[in-house]
Amino acid sequence: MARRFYLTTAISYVNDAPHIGHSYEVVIGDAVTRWHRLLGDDVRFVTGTDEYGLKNKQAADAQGLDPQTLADTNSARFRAAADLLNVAYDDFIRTTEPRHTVAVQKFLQAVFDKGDIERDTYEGLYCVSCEAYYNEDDLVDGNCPVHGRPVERVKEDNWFFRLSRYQQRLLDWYDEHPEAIIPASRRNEVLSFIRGGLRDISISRSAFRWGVPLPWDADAVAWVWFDALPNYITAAGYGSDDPQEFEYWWPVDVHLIGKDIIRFHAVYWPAMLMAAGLEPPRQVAAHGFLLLSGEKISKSKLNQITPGEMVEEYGVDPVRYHLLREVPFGPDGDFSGEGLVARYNSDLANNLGNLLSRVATVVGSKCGGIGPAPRPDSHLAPAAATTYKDVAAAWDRLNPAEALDATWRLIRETNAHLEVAEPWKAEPGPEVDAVLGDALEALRIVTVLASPAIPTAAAEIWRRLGLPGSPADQRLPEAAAWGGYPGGLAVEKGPPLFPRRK
RNA sequence: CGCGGGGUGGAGCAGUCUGGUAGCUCGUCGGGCUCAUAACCCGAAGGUCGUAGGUUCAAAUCCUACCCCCGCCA
Repeated sequence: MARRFYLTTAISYVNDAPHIGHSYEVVIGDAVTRWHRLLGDDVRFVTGTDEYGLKNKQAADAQGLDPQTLADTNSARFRAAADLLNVAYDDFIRTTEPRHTVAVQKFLQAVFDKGDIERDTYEGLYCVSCEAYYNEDDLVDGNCPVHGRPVERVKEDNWFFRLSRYQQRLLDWYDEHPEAIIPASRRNEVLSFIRGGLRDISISRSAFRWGVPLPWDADAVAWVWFDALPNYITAAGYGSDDPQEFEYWWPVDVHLIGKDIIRFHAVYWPAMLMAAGLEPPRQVAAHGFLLLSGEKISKSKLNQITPGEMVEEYGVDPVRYHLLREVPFGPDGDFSGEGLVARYNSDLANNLGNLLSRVATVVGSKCGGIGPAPRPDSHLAPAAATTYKDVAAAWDRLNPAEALDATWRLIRETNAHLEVAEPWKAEPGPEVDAVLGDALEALRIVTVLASPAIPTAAAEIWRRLGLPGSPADQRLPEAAAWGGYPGGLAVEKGPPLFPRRK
C-alpha cells in the first residue's frame, strides 16, 4: 500500500527573475520527493509562481507592460529555471490560472460563511513592498525596516480575517503536533509570536484590481497572501470537479519555505484553513538563506549568479549536489564557485567518479569486462546496511546534507576495500572476482542512494555497470539490500564521469 | 528590555537531552600504492570545547553569572 506524499515549495513572486536562492528551494524539494518516489510513495511535488498583488502590478507598470504579460514572461523563466535544474515537479501552478481563481473564491466564501471575515476600518503605515502595515516604532528613520523605503499612511475600510479568534486553536494545534514546524528554533519563534497575541488582518484591497475578486464584494480583490497561500490547496484539487482528489492529497505533508515567510505559513495559513474547515499542513519546514560568498543575495549588489550561468559552467548535477550538500537544512549556508569546485573535486570526481573508473578498469583487465557477483558475506554488506539506515533517516528529517554525507561514507569504505585487497595485483580468479563483485555492488547501492541528488549521473553510472532500467525505477528498501548486483553484466569504463576541475 | 538559537583544532560541522579516552569532511604534513580522473589508502600535527565560578571520583556535556554572534517581536 503506497503512502501518499505531497510536498510544495513556496511559489515565487514574478516581479523579479529567478536566482540561485530560488533554485536552492526547488532542488531540495526535488531531491526529497525523488527519495519518496524511490520509497514507492505516491508523490505529488508542486512549485509555481505567485502573480497577483500590488508589487507585481507596479513592476509591470514600471516596464510599461500589462501585469498578465509580465507574469507570463517571468513565470516561464521560473519554470525554465526549474527545468534546467532537472526538477521533476508534478504540477507548476500559477495563481492567475482559472482553476486557482475558482479555488480561492471557494475558499474565501467558506471563511466568509463561517463568519471569520468581517468589515472593519484600519488606519496605519503601509509598506507597498512588504504589502504589510507597520507600527510607528517599527520604522527605521521613518522608513520600512525591511526595504528602507518610505511608508504611506493609509486608511482602509476593509475586509478583515479574524485571526485573533484562532490564537488558542493554533497553540493547541502545535502542542499536539510538535513536528509541525521544523527546525525547532523556528517552531519556538512561531509559538512566542502567537503567544504575544494575534491581531486581525486586512485581507482585501480596493485600490487596484490585480487580484482575485471577493465573491461577495466585486469592488475588492483578495490581499495577495490570501490568494497566494491557497495555491497549495488548488494544486491538491480544491475546487476541482473531482472532490476525491482533494480528499486524497490534503493535508499536505510538507510546505518547504524560506525562513522569511514562516509567519504566513505557520500562523496565518493554518488559521485560514481552520476557518475554512480544512486541516492545517502536517509540516512547515523552513530553510535558511543561501549566502553568496558570505553575503545575502541582493539585487543591488553584483553578487547575483543566475541558475543558468551556474548550470552552464558546472553542469546540472554538480550544482544540485553543491546546493544539497553544502548547506545544512535550517541555518544559512554559503554558496560560491570556489566552494562548488572544492566539493566537486573532492566528492564527485575523486571519490565517486574515480571509484567507478578504477573498478571498471580492473573489471576490464581481470574479468574480461564482465562484472562478477558480490559475496553475500562481504564485509561491505553491513556497512551498506548502516549507510541505508542513516541515509533514510536523514532524508526523513529533510536533511540532504546529512544524507549525502552518509552516502559518501560508503564510497570511502569501498575505496578502502579495494586498497586492502589490491585486485589489480592478483591473478584473475574467484578471489579477484569476489573483491570486484563487492565493489560493484557497493557502487550499485551508492548509485541508488545518490540518485535523488544527482539523477543524471546516477543513470549514467547505472548504465555503465550494465544494469537494466534506471536508478529511478528502483524501490527501497529492497534496492539497497546487499546482493542486488547479479554479476555477468558487461561493465563499461567510459570517460571520466566528473572530470576534475582546476 | 523580552523570547529563542548559537560560540568545539586553519575552514565547515557532529557530539550536549541519557556526564566517563573530543568525532567527521575539507585543508596542512609524512608514508604507502601506482588499478584509477596527480585520483585512492594509511598515519601525523593541530583544540585549556566563548569567559569565570560551582556540583561531581569524573563536565564540551549539569548548575550560576558574564561576554560575543544570529534570529523573532505584525
